[in-house]
Amino acid sequence: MTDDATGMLGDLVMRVARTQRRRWREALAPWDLSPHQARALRVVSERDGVRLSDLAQALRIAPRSATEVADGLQERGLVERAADPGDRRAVVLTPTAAGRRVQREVDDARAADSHELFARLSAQDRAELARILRTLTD
Amino acid sequence: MTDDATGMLGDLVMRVARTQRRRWREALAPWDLSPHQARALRVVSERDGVRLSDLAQALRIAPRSATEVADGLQERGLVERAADPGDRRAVVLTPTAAGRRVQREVDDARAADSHELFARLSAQDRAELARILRTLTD
DNA sequence: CCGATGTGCTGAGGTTACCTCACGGTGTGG
DNA sequence: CCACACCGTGAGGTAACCTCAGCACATCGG
Repeated sequence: MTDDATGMLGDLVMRVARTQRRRWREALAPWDLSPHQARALRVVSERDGVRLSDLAQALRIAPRSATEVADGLQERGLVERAADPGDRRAVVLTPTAAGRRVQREVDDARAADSHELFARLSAQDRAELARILRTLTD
Repeated sequence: MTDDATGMLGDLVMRVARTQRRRWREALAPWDLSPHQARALRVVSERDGVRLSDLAQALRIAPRSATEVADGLQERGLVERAADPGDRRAVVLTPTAAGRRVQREVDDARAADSHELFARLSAQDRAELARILRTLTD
């Protein structure tokens, strides 16, 4: 049937992903942010003002847990809570100046790290890899 | 510099990996095994008799945590603890008959799932993907 | 305008999966 | 034979999730 050893592919993908996660985590260490916190900071910076419930959805965690992620970022002075003027039940998170700066730095570090990881591939292989992976995630 | 959008590659890999992890978790649900437990069962079945410290190393967790993984598998009747005849400090884990059976079933389910995921790729693309990923994990 | 019902966030408290530390039983080199 | 290293595990801690209850606010039918 599968003399092409399809099963290996799953392992290979997971292995590369694990390597990347580890490197990413190391690159993230200087800022002492958990993966979720970094992702949340990214979302908050991108959309510039996010309701807590939307953050929960973006992070695929329960609303209650989004509160804790927000707590962490707020303690570090990276985001601010404010009442949504349109709905006073809601809380919107906005990045502080420090938050924006950190987000930019983390993004740069991540890009540099990713670049370094994939640098061992030829430009052609990178294009091939992107094409193939894209057909898996349509 | 990177007009090939190298940064996208990292995201794509993570996305495929996440899809796979989710599917895998779903496929694993009927047996109610955590990812670590499934991996541990695999290691124990493959090497047929593993010391707890070796299991910890294989799973990249602290020895104390390997004890807990082993507890879980033992409660489910999938592995047995026995004193290592060669070193009475050590405990070796061996799969029970049920453990072997479950391991085979899980492995089959995983293979089927992986096959299904990568079926949308041509045989040539699968080979290309494997080749490219391998150069990333030398 | 007002009550019934629904929604957004968070305090309280639980679970899970990891960790470190200390200890008793066991091997081992000088 | 003894100091020392090493194995697994009890005790206890932490981080990141969860559910449930409650308060503040919104919305909608009458």
